[in-house]
Amino acid sequence: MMTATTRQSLPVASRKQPKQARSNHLVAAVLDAAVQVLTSEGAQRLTTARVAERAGVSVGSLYQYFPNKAAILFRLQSDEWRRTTALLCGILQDGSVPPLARLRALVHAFIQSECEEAPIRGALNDAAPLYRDAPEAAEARASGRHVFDSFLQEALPRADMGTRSLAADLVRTTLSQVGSSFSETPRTAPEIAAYADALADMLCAYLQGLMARDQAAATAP
Amino acid sequence: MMTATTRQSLPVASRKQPKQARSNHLVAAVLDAAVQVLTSEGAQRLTTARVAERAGVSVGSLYQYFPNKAAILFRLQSDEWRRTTALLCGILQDGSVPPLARLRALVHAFIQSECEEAPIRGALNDAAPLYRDAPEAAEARASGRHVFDSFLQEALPRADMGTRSLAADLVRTTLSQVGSSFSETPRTAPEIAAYADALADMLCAYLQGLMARDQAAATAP
Amino acid sequence: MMTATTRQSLPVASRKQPKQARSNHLVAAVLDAAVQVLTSEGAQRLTTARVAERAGVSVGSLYQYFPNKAAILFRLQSDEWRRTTALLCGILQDGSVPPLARLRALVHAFIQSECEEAPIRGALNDAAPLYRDAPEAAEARASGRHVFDSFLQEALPRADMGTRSLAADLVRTTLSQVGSSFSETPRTAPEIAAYADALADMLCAYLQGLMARDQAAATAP
Amino acid sequence: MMTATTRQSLPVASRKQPKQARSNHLVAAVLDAAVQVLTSEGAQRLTTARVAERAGVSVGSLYQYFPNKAAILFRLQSDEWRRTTALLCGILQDGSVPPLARLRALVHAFIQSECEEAPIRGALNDAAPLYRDAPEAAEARASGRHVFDSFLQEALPRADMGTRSLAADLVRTTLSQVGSSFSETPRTAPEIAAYADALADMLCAYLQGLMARDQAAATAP
DNA sequence: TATGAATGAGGGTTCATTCAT
DNA sequence: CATGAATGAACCCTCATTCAT
Repeated sequence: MMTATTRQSLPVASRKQPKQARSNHLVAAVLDAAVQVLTSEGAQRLTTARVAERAGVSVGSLYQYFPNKAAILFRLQSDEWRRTTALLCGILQDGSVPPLARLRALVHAFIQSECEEAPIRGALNDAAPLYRDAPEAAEARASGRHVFDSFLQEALPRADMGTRSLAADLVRTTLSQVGSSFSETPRTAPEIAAYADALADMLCAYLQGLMARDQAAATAP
Repeated sequence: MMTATTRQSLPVASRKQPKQARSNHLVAAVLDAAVQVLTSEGAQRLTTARVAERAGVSVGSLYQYFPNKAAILFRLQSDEWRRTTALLCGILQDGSVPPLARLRALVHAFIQSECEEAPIRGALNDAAPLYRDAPEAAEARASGRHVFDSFLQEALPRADMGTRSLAADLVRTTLSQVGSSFSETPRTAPEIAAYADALADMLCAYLQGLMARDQAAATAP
Repeated sequence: MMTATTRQSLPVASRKQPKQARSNHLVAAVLDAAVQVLTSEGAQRLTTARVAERAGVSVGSLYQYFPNKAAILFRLQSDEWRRTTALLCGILQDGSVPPLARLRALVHAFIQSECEEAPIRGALNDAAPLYRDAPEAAEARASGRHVFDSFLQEALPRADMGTRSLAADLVRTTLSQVGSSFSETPRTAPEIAAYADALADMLCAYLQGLMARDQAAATAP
Repeated sequence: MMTATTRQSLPVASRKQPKQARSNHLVAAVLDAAVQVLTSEGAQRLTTARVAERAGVSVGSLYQYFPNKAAILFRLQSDEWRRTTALLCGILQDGSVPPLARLRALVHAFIQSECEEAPIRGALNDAAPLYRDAPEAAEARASGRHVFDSFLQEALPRADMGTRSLAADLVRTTLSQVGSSFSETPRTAPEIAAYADALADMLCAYLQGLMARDQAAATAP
């Protein structure tokens, strides 16, 4: 989002490559502490001091591995994105399953995963303004897009690029946004299953329509 | 969202009913100024001092009609919700148009309206943590839900309440979240039309499926 | 001085026009406190918190009248410059006294004044890197230059501009730098008188030489 | 300068005599790095970490040869003083040249040298508060004074010590301060020559006057 | 009722120095 | 000896809110 005119994007890259076990441990402790603070106190109360304290580390040490507060949050979000992308790839690229079945499976897995990580995701969302405009964020988002593009290329082999990428965008956005919104409220397992089914119904109905048209385009001259 | 355990919900109700013309004008000026600050400087830089200054009003006066900063933002969001609800009602309750056509029209109108108000919506979203947990917010959301429930009651007269309200929730959430996400990037008119069409395709395909099943339930004993 | 490449010049202008007695008093209290901190603790230990405390004022109040720490220091230096310029004008522009006598009188008055204000001037000097590059500082320095230019224009009416402005620069720089350096050590009245006399001897000897040549240029064709 | 009452003078002496080639190299590398940081980033951004990194050395090693940051700066200044003293001696003690000519030559050489080293001198000046009050600094300054005293003893053989040392002080201070001030701005070669000439004119005119009086004192009973 | 000066806790970040490895 | 991770006090500055006028 780029609503405001003056949005400075902070450098968010790691300050140093943690080579040693000690360093890795510290980074992990900080990230873990950040998650704890985020979930227990909310994004507004996430301060570097609080994170450092919770991590049992001095502020100075924190700043040796993260150039600023945004970097911590970005790293959290980044890891999240990595996990999600792995999920997408694992399911969407499985050629042994028909496309619609893959999509349905993905919806279930995704919604499930969203609900599991709901607390941290919600808090991270609240903190989004702090890391959103970091240049690294764009790359991460692009990779998610790519997986969907490939999937739709397979499902709609004859569609032109515009149609296909719009569909990819819509499916991806819907899954991600609706999943995120749904997981904001605590849910029981049956609720999750029912909602995922409904969402899958919707996405599949849409995709089915597109595939039918794709087929028609093939047989018609 | 209710992720954090210690989230004090601020009292967000107006401090007094502005009965006099002067007061109304002051409230309007403050809200207008808040929108300006939000769009021009972003949520992070929205301070009561800045809003008061832009409104040509003293901080003290501001605090006479808004108990705290969150109240200003909540009021903004509230107005936004009111406008959206009006849009929903106007389109969804028009009995002279078939349900699917109504839904398609709504999607177009909604996406259009989201894009028009994108800057302020984005900034308001960033500020959501500040007002989200106010008790009044729940009511506002409920009324939006009601409109969709009624609409689906009409489209799926025979469905049981669980199915229907799940569908209502999904359609409403999808429309709102996807629309919001889409409008985060500046869009041209053709882009908007194309995206709205695709989204409408998706929602209609879903609803059509449900309606078909509803019909089937009717004819089958 | 512009040795370093990355020197950001801070905005140093007053945050608001102090219209009321209260405000003026606060500004004065802050400036006074700054002088106290500067002389008693040195430039390194001048912090906004310390100044505010010494002024019996909250940090917030301090920042209502000074945009940043540099502004306080700049204001102090500015006032100093104003006083010095007044001294220069008062003596150098007195047409009823011969130029050389004026110069000698100025040297005495200036050295005297430097020694009186030695502690604060020294500390301000240490803090110079903080305010030096403010745009307003250049103007202040220019006005001092102007007074000397005028004086030398009167003393050397026939000299070309290059010669004259070089001489003006040299006399001004010498007076200012040597005076400043001399006052860094505590001095007794006789020491001051003797040193001022010597410095006046030097400047007058130089100026006399230039005037003699100026005269010669007049009589020779 | 001794303005502030509570100025703790840091111990600035080298922590150990670097006897080995390795140590000497390390010290040199640190000093060189300090100069680089000073000129490229300014006194404010000179940190031990930055210096160590630029020197390709660990902070720990740095602290093995310099007891604190001030010591590095002091050493830099010390070397500077040593170079200047050598310059002074080389020119001022050359008995084969008449005093006034020596003085004029010195002025040119000094101003030239100041301008060449302007960046580092400026930055060192900014950092002066950090090392100025070190006890060793006084000694260094004393030696500079001595050279001028000797020179004036030769030029004014009959003057009493008070007069002579005052004159020595004035000439030395003027040269040093005016040179330093002049070099703060980047200068072209002709500018340097012209300014040095003018300054030499001034100092020579002064000295000439004193010498004349010295002569008169000799012939008069 | 309106004002806006005053408050001060709290936030992000830096850096000289130490010390376990 | 060398390393560089760790420390934490200190710094500058912001801002929601109050209250005397």
